[in-house]
Amino acid sequence: MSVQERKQRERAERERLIVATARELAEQQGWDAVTTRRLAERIEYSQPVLYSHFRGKREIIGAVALEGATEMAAALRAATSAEHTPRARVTALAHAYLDFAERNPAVYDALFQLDGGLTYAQEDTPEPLKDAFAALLECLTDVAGDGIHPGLFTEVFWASLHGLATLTRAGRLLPGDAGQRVRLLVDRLAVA
Amino acid sequence: MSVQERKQRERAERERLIVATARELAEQQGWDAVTTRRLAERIEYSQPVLYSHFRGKREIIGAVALEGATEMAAALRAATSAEHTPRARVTALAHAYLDFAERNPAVYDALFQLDGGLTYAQEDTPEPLKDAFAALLECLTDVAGDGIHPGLFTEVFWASLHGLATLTRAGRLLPGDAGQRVRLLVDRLAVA
DNA sequence: GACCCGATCCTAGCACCGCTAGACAATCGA
DNA sequence: TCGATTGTCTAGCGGTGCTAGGATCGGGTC
Repeated sequence: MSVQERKQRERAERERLIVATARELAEQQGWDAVTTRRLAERIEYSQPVLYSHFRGKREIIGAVALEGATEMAAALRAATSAEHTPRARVTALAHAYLDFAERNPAVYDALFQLDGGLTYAQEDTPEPLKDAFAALLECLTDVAGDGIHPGLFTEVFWASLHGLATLTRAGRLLPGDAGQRVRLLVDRLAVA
Repeated sequence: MSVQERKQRERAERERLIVATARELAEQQGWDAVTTRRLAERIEYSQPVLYSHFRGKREIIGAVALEGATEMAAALRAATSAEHTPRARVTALAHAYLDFAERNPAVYDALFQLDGGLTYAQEDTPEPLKDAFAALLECLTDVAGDGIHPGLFTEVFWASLHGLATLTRAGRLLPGDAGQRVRLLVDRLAVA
């Protein structure tokens, strides 16, 4: 059975290579540049090999999104754990979120802008996505305020961050005042 | 000169037809379905005719966006003008904004998600875009709060609405609690 | 060691995309 | 009436995501 195991291992390794390469290419040149031909060339296999791992380009985007969700959750938790007051934690969370979006635009797009074939806010939502939302929830529950459902508050806060992230990156908002916008948002939304 | 005038008129008319058809097709079947071939077929001209009006598909998207911006500004002003307190105006504004996004998803995408080749937040930003932002600003200035720049406040409020609109439509938020989310947002962000 | 057979991979091609060159027809001014 | 200009179309380029079908390789069996 050792041969089969080796093959399985190699196959899994190649799958990771595909996802990593797609992500790298997307970060370098944008998702438009991630074509099945280019991707196949970079991993040094022919196009159809991609389709033996994923149903199509959409699923590859989805795989990058899941990888990104795990990283984002970790980044958010790391940023908030260093702070000692609820208010400071929320500020750190907001900055960490926007930083992640700015530093990993392609991953952020895969998560929240593109169609990766993933389901959100459902029971069958993949675990990494649920966990990323949980990372937000953990921090934001403390400042939701009395009588406000933490989930609802988290959704609103998250939507605001998402709006800032996407509008800034799309050139709809000038990046200069980002700090002021975060401060205003946290000041108003978070209950002390 | 009458002949030339007639031709100019017909040409302008055809341009309107292109934009209207693109918009209609996008609303019916999504922007992916708006291909130059299909668009040409619908207006009953050949493909190259499109390129005598617009540089390319991107400019067509931009034209739809500008048309949409004008409509959105009008819709926001209409909604807010019926209310008599600042707080009620802001609530009406938020609902009108999200309604517009929900009822005209393709136009909303052209405005804020897709690349229509337009510049935002600059001096050479097209007038309709500036005016749409102005419509938000007019209403939100009253609730920005002391010492807060109305423009900054408007950006943050707008980003929050944009986040809610896009995440909801992309399936990232369930549409059920939309009303509660708006109330929470207005309650916290708007200073009475 | 030779053979079979299944898994694996690639070549070639499909229909479609945005966009454009060049041929052709219609129309205008002289 | 004729030449020039304008307008439109046909045909085609290089690209896209995706797939059918043949070649090749390697493990398991005799």
